Amino acid sequence: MTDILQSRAPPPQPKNRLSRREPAAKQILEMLRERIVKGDLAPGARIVERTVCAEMNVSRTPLREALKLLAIDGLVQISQHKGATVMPFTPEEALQLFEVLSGLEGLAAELAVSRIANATLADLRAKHDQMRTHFDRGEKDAYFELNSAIHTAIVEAAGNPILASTHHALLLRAKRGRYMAIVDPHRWREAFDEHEAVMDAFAKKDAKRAGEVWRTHLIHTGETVADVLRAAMPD
Amino acid sequence: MTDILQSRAPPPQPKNRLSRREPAAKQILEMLRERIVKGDLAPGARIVERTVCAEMNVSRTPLREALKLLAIDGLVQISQHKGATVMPFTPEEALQLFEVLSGLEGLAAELAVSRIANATLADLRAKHDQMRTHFDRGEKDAYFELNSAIHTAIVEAAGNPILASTHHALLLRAKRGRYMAIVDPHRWREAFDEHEAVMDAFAKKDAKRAGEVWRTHLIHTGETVADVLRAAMPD
DNA sequence: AAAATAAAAATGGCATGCAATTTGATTGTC
DNA sequence: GACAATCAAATTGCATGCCATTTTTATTTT
Repeated sequence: MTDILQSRAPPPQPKNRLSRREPAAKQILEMLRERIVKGDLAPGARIVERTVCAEMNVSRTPLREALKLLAIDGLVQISQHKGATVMPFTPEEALQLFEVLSGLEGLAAELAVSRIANATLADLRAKHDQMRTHFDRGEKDAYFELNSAIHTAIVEAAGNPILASTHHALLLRAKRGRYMAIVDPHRWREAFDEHEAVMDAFAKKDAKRAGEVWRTHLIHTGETVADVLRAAMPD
Repeated sequence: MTDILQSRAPPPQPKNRLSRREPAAKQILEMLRERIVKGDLAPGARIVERTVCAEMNVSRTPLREALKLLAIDGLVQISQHKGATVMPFTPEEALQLFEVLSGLEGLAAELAVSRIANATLADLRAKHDQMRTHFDRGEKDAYFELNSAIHTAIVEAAGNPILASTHHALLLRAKRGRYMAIVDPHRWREAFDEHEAVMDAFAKKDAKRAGEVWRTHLIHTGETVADVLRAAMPD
C-alpha cells in the first residue's frame, strides 16, 4: 500500500488521482451505493476500510464519511468495532419499506390531484401513455424507467419538498429490489392496471380514490418484491 | 476564547475536557440540536466552526461531522464556503412537515389497529386516560408529555421499524414548533377530541377510521403550529 | 462616495498519526 | 480437547496540519 501512496508523489505533474472532478467522498459514496444496490456487493459482506482505501486510493476520512451516509440510508450496517457490512435485504424489510412508501406516495397522490398543474398533468399522462406502449411490447427496461419517473413525478406534483426528500431516501433503499424483480406477467398487468386507475382518478380529480389506489399499488409492489426475494433466497 | 484554550493546559491533571464518557461528536450534536430546537440559537444564525471548536474544546473533525448530521436532519443549512447556519423554521415548513407526518402517522394508526397487542392497547388507553386528567386540569406540560408518548406509541404499535425511524427523524424537526405552541383553548379541545376519536376507533378495531382521524389530527396540528409561527413572526 | 484591490478569515476536503478499545487468532495450560 | 491467557490486526474517534477556494473585511484608488 505504501507503493500506492508513493506512486502519486514522485510524478512530475500529479494530475491523476481520481481526478478532482468531484469530491472523493462523493465518488466513493456513489460507487459503493451502486455496487450495493446492484447486488454486486453481497448482503452481509464486510467492507474493510483499509482495503477500500487502497483500492480507491483515498484516505479513511472520505471513506468513513461515505460509510456513515450509507448507514443512514440503510444500505450498510455499522456495528461497533466490527466495521461496516452490507445490510441484508430481506423480504420483511421489503414489505416494511413499501409499506412506508405506500403511506408517503398515497399521500402524495392525494395531494397531487388538487395541486398538480395542468401542464404537469399532461406530461404525466404522456409518460403513462408511453409506458403503456412499452407494456404492450413487453419492454421491461423501458417500462421500469418510465414507471420510476411516474412515481417520482406524482410525488413531486404534491409540491411538498419534505415529502419528496423523504420519499427519495426510501426509494433508494427500495431500488435494491428492482434488480431482482423479474416480473411475473400476471402481476405486471395488475400493476399496470393500477397505474391506469390512478391516471383515471387524476383525470376525474378524485383525490381520495387516487390516494387509495396508489397506496394499494405500493403495497402490492412490496408483496411482489418480497415474494421474489423469498424465492431467490436459499434459506 | 483563547482563555478557554489556555485554561486546560496549565492544570496538573487534565481530567476534565468533555469527559470521554461519550464521543465528542455525539455530545456536540446533541448540544447543538437542543439549542436549535429550543430556539436558543436563532434561525439564520451562523455557526462558526472555530468559535464552537474553541467553546467545546474539540477539533474541527467531530464538529463538522455533527454539522453534517444536523444538515441531514434539516436543522442546519450548509452552503458552500458560507458555512452552517441555523435553518429557519417557517410556517410553510411546519405545514409541509406535518403533512408528511400525517401520511406516516395515519398509516401507522391504520396498521396499529390490527397489529397492536392487547396489553399495548391497554397501556395506550391508560396513557390516554391520564392525559385526559391533565387536559381537565389544564396542565399543559404534562399533557404534552403524554401527547408525545401517545403519538410515538401508536407509531411503534404499527410494528414497522422503518416507519418508526422515518417518523422519528421528522418528529425531531417538528419539535421546534412545540416550544412556541401556546395552545389556544379551542384548538386544545379539538385536538383532545381527535385523540378520543382515535381511541374509539382503536376500541372498535376500525382501522380505516383510525387512519382518517389521525391524519386529520396531524394536519390540524400542522395548521396550528403554522398559525403560531405566523403570529410569532414580525415580518 | 463608489469602485477596485489587497489582505485576512472561513470553509471544504482531504491525509496522516495516535491512543484506546475490541475482536480474533495463537499459544500455552490443565 | 476444553479453556484461559496472550498478542496481533482492525476499528473507532479524534487531533492536527495542508492547501485550494471562496467569502469577508480592510485598504486604496479613482
